[in-house]
Amino acid sequence: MMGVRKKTSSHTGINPDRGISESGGSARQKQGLSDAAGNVSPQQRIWSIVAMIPAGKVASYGQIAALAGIPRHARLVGRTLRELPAGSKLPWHRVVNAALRIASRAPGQMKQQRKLLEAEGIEFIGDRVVRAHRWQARAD
DNA sequence: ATTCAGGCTTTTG
DNA sequence: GCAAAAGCCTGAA
Repeated sequence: MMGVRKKTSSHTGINPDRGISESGGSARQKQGLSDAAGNVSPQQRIWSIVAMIPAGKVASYGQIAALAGIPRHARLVGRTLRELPAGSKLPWHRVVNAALRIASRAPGQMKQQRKLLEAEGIEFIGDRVVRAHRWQARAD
C-alpha cells in the first residue's frame, strides 16, 4: 500500500494538543493522565485523536495509534476504548480495524456500532465500511 | 520474571 | 478477496 501515506512524522495538520475537554468526566480518577514532566498518558492522546475523527468518517486502530504518536499500539487503542465510560463523548464507533470491518468485542455492540455509523451517513458493503469513508488527515 | 490472550496490522500465498 | 503466519505491545495471571 503506501503511496499516499508518508512517514508518521508528517504533520497532517491535526493538532492533538488541542486537548480533549473531558471525555465523560470520570475516567480520570486513578489514571495519571498527565505526568509530572508534563507528558500525557498514551490513552489521553488516543482520546484526542478519536475525538477529532469527523462524523461520517472512520479510522483504524493502527491509524489512530500512529497519529497519537504511538505506532504499533493499535491494540492499546482497542483496549483503551473498551474501558471507556458509558457517557463518553468519544465517537468510538468510528473506529474500526484495518479491514474496515467492525471489530467484535461484543455481538450486541457490533450491531449498535453499525447503526450509529449508518446514522452518520456511512455506507456499508456487506459487513465492511465503504473505503471512501475512511478518514485520512492530510496536510496539503 | 514468564506466559497468555487481546476491539490489531501487514505480508504472503 | 480470504486464510495463515509472524510482528508488536500491553495488561493480567
